[in-house]
Amino acid sequence: MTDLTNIQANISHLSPISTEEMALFFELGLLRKFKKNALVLRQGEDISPFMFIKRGCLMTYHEDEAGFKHVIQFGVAMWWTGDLQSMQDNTLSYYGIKAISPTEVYSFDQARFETLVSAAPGFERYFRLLFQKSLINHQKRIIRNISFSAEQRYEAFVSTFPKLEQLVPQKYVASYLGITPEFLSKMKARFYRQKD
Amino acid sequence: MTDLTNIQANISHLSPISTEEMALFFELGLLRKFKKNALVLRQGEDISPFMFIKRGCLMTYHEDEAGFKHVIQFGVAMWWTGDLQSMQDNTLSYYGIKAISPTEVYSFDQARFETLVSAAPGFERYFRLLFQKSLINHQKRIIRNISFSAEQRYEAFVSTFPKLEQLVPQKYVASYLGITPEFLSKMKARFYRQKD
DNA sequence: CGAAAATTTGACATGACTCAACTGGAGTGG
DNA sequence: CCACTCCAGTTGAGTCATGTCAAATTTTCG
Repeated sequence: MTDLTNIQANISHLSPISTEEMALFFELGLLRKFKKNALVLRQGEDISPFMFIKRGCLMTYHEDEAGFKHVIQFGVAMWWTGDLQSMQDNTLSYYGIKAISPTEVYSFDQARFETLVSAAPGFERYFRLLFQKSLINHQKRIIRNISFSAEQRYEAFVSTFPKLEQLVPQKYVASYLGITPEFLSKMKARFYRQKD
Repeated sequence: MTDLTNIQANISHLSPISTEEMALFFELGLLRKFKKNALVLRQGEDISPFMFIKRGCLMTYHEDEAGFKHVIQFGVAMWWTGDLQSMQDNTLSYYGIKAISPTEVYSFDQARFETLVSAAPGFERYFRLLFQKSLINHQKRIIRNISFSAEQRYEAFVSTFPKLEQLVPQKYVASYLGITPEFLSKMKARFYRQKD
């Protein structure tokens, strides 16, 4: 039970959510569980949910024609992930999503998401504010990408998500930062050598 | 008058807006005009509006400690610009905004924006969808930043915003792409040399 | 334990940056 | 209408950050 009240508290932090609205959330959200390394969503799939992470860690990536995977997001507990575009328009998913650790999510497909926001004004406002906040973070990330060196980006990443550093394989961190795994490895070696 | 119905049509494209809601928009939105090269918002200012561009072109940038300006967005007619974070929390603006050409905007400070979204559910939904769409575009831009070469990013920019190429000084385009003006100049020279 | 994947390390290649010199318009004042 | 300045843009030489490829090592996991 504390899990659920945690979630309500977390969501209400952005926009007050009534008990009825919260009940609707749990009624519409499909609870799904994934093992470590499970594929949550295959890129190119025709149905693409938007998911609230109850527990665990998910990674969202896009695989280009050359077969390279580019990580665009790590999602942890109390965050949302999914392919928004595909969820909204029912187009084939542009991203793939993979479980980095054992994960549970509440999953909303387009119809259920639409029901949630139209039946519960608190959620409509919540998502407006959530996307607004997320947009701000994306803008900051773009600024880091265009103005920081790889080393500065790495430091920013570590200080923003200290725990992910342990959890996530380095090659995905490298991809998230926009550098090669080899270069990340060299950077870290240099970094720790300096500390002695 | 056609101007106004144009705006209503454009906004209603995302979320149906009633005539009363639209009237509220024009009542709350302060019409402001800027000359070419005018400073619309000074970075560090304590009041930071969110603006709907009626006509013209604005550029949003962040200036770092070393004095370098990093362009994060060009805004054209029917788009929104502003420092969302600063508008929402009333913190000092992180961005500066400058008019690239003569521009008119409808400007909403935090109180007026809040009034608009709480009094007009159509606008609450509109902004949820607007931010959702914008988020999608920002994610795509991040992918381009981490996976494309400078040349590929330039090509993507030109094909996405063909008109801006003419309008905006090159050095700002370079900053938007995350490269130096010199390098952009060399890239273009190479590009056009190949075409002959 | 053994195979496959992730990480590290090294030699070399290159895309993009720096700095400085040069060119060419766009304004401005005489 | 010219002369002057002042940016924006161009070009070139040299440098540095980061990438590529391949081999060695470590970790993961069946």
